[in-house]
Amino acid sequence: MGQNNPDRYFLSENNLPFADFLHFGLSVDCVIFGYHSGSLRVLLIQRGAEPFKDSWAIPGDLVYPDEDLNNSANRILTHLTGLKNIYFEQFHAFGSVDRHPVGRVITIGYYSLVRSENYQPVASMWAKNVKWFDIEDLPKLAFDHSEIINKAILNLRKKVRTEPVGFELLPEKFTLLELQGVYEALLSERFDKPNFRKKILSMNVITPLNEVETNVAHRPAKLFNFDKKRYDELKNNEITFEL
Amino acid sequence: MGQNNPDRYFLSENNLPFADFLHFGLSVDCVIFGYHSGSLRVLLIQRGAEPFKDSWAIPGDLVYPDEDLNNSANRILTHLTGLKNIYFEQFHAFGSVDRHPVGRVITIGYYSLVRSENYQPVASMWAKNVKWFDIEDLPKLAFDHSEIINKAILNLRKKVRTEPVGFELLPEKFTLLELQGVYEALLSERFDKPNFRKKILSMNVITPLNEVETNVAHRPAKLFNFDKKRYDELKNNEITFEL
DNA sequence: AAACTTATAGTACTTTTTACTTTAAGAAAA
DNA sequence: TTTTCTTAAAGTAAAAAGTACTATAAGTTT
Repeated sequence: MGQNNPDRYFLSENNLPFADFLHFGLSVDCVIFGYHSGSLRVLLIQRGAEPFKDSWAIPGDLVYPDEDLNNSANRILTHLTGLKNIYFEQFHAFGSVDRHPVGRVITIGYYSLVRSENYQPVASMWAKNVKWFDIEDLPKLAFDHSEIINKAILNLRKKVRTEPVGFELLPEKFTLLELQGVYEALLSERFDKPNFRKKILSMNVITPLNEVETNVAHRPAKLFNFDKKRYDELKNNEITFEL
Repeated sequence: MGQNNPDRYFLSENNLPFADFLHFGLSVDCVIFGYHSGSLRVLLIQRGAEPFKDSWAIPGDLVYPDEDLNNSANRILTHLTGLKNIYFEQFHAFGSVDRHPVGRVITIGYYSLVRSENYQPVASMWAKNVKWFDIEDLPKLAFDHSEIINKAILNLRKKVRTEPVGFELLPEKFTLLELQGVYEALLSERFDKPNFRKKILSMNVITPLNEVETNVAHRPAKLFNFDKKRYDELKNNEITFEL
């Protein structure tokens, strides 16, 4: 396999037609995170075909020959959820030699954050079943998808400390306690309520609305929304989301 | 191209032989960082063959069909520098449709940190020239390599705040002022000397040696080394490298 | 031996964090 | 209508951490 001749594949030396090197498959897989009543969930599909027929897996697909990676991720997300402009982020490439039983397929891992109350994902031809799973209670997964999810969680937990991604999991209008719940789920850490409020408000990136929550059996909390414009103005003055 | 039929490539539906999907090239490119007297540098090669013959580029190669991504990065680094066990990290996959003039080639970007005083990289058949460049003063680069370097720098700057990667750029034994220099170069920020010392020492991850620097025209500073064992013990108690 | 340079220790002040207590506001039950 | 309950929201005091310095020590060079 050329291991004894380390230069064999160097672009500058080989004399083979370039097409001889185009022997890899390429796919994109998306770890879709949602938040519901205190816990973090991922959206899984049950595969309708071999390999790993009937196994649970994260949604993904082969990349089109004329499609950029981000477009591919976007296509998969829209196709599965019906939602456009979902927040997503590439986080790692997985390319073990034996990760795919049928050939050498590299997959680019993306994670995505959705407001899970917005829609109900539906099964389709290529996914006989679609379901939310709590991240603490995942089934056995196809391919190396468990590894992919674990890496996605680690990446998300780092990201959440430096960028305001937590808001992507909440509806437009939210209470401070809901926001606290999201951060507690993301970081699996409890916060003191008055201090959380103080800290978040001091960042000046959420604005209070003239509305309160309804249908609650106690004093209703004020609703807020995330002020992206204000965030963009402030982010150079070293805003961080360390809580 | 199947754009009107979004399911065309879904693994579960197509009836084509799987080999028909294996039409991508795969490479690994390494952004090698070094530190020298106050500034951060990257190691570039001058290409000896088309495409982009004579252009400066970051070192990289096609991945072997039977080689994992990390092994590929390691091979490239060892081949170029002669050093083993260099620190490296995968940071992003680049897969624009037109990023490679000869075909659809996805590249996995790695960055690496080396103690640059340890060796002198040498030119070879596939690289007619090898040279360190200050990151503030880079030449025009082949392919999308400028974009790759920029992304690598952003990633490294984030990494350095949560993990003790700064030590990878220094020799085994170093003074506190040298360490401060590395962090100042990495974060492009100046620190107060007494406070930097206080902060680093309070982390308990460097140990003082019974040695001082030599050949300096003033009071010699004490030498320290990084205590990886101690770091591993402490890192669960939320150590961060915010300076 | 004096002058100079840099290491290292120390200190006083400010800001932030942490762990609480108190008060307010609405809903539901009596 | 009044009482009780629950949670929102504001306030406070002590501790910790960060900041901006000053002072002293330990070597080299002249």
